[in-house]
Amino acid sequence: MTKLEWVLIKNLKNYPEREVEVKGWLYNKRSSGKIVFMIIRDGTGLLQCVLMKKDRPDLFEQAEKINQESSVIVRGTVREEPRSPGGVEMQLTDIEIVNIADNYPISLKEHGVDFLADRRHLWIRTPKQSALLRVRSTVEQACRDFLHQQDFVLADAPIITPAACEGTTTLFEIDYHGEKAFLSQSGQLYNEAAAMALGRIYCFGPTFRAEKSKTRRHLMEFWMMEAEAAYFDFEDNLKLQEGLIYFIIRTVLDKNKEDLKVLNRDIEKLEAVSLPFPRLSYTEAVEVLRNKGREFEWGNDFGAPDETEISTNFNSPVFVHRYPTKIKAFYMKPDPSDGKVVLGADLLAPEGYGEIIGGGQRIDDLTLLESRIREHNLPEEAFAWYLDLRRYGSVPHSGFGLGIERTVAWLCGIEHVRETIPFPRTLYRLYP
RNA sequence: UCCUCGAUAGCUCAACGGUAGAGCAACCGGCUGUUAACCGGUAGGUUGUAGGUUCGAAUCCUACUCGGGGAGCCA
Repeated sequence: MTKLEWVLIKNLKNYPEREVEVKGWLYNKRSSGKIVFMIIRDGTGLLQCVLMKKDRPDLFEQAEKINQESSVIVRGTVREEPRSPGGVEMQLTDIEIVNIADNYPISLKEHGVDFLADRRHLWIRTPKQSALLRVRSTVEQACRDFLHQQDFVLADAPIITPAACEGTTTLFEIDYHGEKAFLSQSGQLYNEAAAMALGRIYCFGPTFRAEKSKTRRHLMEFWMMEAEAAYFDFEDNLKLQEGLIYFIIRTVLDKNKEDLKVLNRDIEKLEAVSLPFPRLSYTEAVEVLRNKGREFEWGNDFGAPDETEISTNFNSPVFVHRYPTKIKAFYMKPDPSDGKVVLGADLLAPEGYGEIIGGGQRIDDLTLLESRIREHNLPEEAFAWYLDLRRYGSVPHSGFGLGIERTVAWLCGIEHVRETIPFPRTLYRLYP
């Protein structure tokens, strides 16, 4: 017997009337005594296989034994079939059982989040979860492709850090051979050093926040793509950000059409996003809130409901820029035309998905940065190396951080960020 | 840390002070084009834990445990 070509399910439409091989797992089976339908998944899609008892009684008997999530290699002829989900169907000529599964815990019926979260290692096999993870993969790759096109260099930041970068948030503490250390909450300060070396750089990795946040927008461990560019001013920075987000959307629309369909995503909402993105100063955003009848004092930070209120006025993500100095990080550069605000901007996703980017221009003046570190009561020794960047050829520079999970949640139109990462770390849940 | 909701069969839920039940999954049987297939049958329970009220508690009360959603903080 000649060896058949191994074809991925997503490519089967290119093999009409050909006999090929598919390697995967049984997703579902329907049988009526004389005919059996086996739905096979291989990570790229679902394939319906059909077998008549009268054609191959031996194979039919074997098919009866195969249960949900058993691993199988199937061989047969591919043909177009409108009644089959996916449009193509395989007429079976051979079944090779790799492993018969034990009784599989996740049925095709509904389950609660608690049950599924405890079985995340199996939950990711379902069509919706697989679709989310494929979109995530596209988003991450699109980030890299876009930045490399713009001559950015990947410079990974450390995950173990000696001190709290920004001094504000709660960090996970670890024992570093007897010394106190922390899991990184941001690669930004290291990015600034790398940008002074390589010009335009980015890092891409996990970041950690130990705050007891328990909402659909928070994880204890999440992924950020943080870019930093020497000689980029505030305006250059915003242009880069909107270009990146737009590129990500177009790439996902191009590469993940089937996944977005599985996720039931309203694609028109994504297609409506256009350049340039709208911009609102913090002060204008406060006015928007007040005009909607909300009480809001200038100088306070926006809460999640405020962000939703602001972003629902637009089809595209919206930049909110020039926040009051005291509610932003110590390294933010003051606006030369208004000392009360800084050249920082957050990008708010539409449909209430909240902040997906935070960024801005950094302070490049040594004296000012020193006084800001003192004002924020930060340990000066820990920032000595950071101050060096202003001592040896300081230049204007800007950067930002993109939250991957929130971006994927928005693009896929799902409720909770925990489903956009293979193995989420949430408050009170460390397993699996 | 605070507010709020929840925990009953493997799963999703019902029973709301009076003998714990259904659908799905499992197991047995039937069915020639199924779409979370369908039809018949079998088996499956110390109602999260501890205490209290009551003739009687899954149901009412208290505490605890575990979890969901939200606030703050942030991406």
